[in-house]
Amino acid sequence: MARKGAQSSEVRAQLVEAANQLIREHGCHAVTAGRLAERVGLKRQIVHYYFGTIDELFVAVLQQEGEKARARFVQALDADQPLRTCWEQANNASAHLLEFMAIAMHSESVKRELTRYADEFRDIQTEALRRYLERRGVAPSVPPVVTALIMASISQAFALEEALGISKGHAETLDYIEEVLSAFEATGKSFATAQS
Amino acid sequence: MARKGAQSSEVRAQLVEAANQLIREHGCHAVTAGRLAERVGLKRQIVHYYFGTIDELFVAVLQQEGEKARARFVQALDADQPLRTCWEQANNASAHLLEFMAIAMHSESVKRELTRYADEFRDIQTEALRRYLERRGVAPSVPPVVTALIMASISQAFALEEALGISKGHAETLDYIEEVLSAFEATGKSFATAQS
DNA sequence: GTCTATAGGCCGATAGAC
DNA sequence: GTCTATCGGCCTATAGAC
Repeated sequence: MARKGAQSSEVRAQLVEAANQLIREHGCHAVTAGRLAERVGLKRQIVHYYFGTIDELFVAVLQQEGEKARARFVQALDADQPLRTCWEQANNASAHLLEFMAIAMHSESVKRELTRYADEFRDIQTEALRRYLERRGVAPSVPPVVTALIMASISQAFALEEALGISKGHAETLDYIEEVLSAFEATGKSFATAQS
Repeated sequence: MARKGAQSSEVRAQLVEAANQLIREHGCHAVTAGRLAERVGLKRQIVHYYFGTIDELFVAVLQQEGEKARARFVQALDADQPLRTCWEQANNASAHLLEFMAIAMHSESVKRELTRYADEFRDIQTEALRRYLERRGVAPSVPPVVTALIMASISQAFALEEALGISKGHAETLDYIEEVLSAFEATGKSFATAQS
């Protein structure tokens, strides 16, 4: 069913924010018309006025949060240490992102949006790495997109494990990553530029 | 509420298997007493006889699948190529594991079981890597647990992205990983043993 | 061990009044 | 835009017969 409420409505924005908080606090299964309406002080039918289905609401939340995260990331990349920005990328998003992945696994519309967002993020990160290496005068032996994917993978997996209370090997790995980043910043050499 | 049905019951095993399939096919939210009972050909009250709550059932599924995965992994590690076994580790589990992570984020009992399972897996992998390096006569410059965590992180993130249809940079990364693994198998050198 | 019966509740969604 | 009213459905869980 098509969305009827205006994109610019205040209530619509409140519903998106309420959904966002519910996901954070209790997971996607807690997002129901009744609870959403309770948080905005209206009756639950209001949800169906602005969003035909709950799935449409999930997409709206993902669009809003994705755009916020994108803006934050782009701004952070302009600072001194793009490598560290990439490494710390996932720390804010892990639990939240997990919920959307779980939704996406069984919702085509959420999957489409999440994929678009992930591809865009990877492009931004890859381009930032490429420019950083260029500025440092380092010729990468590995395509920057590979470095971007690997850094994002480790960062996200790490954040996810922390959120779940898995900690075995984390301290050692943090030390190692710190060592690699410092070494690259000092010498321009690392696993991403030279092997042996 | 305490479980009442015997651990060894045939129906109990069928319920666990039914839950397992439902999670695979439609996600954890699809696991309801009604659908479970339908699959084992009984009435839905039977679920509450064997499992006080749905959460207990999730824990039982996780225990069973975790044990299966552990056995498979240990056996695979005994084969010729433990490095490749570690790298391919996550390919079977990704979507399934994601569901349990999402449950764990809001269920203490599932979180406890998942953490236990993750730690055990990491220990097995770390020990396998340690023995492999020893056998190869290579002194690691990085603690094996760090290598284990990094390989698992990349492997899992990769499998997860594939399941979600995210593919940007995957081909290039597969080539790179293949190169690193081959290089190590041939020369005993890689990012895990020497940097520059 | 499995059933019937039933409780008490929340769900998404729609029709139509105002 | 927001409401009342309502549909039909699914849920977990319990009590007690067999």
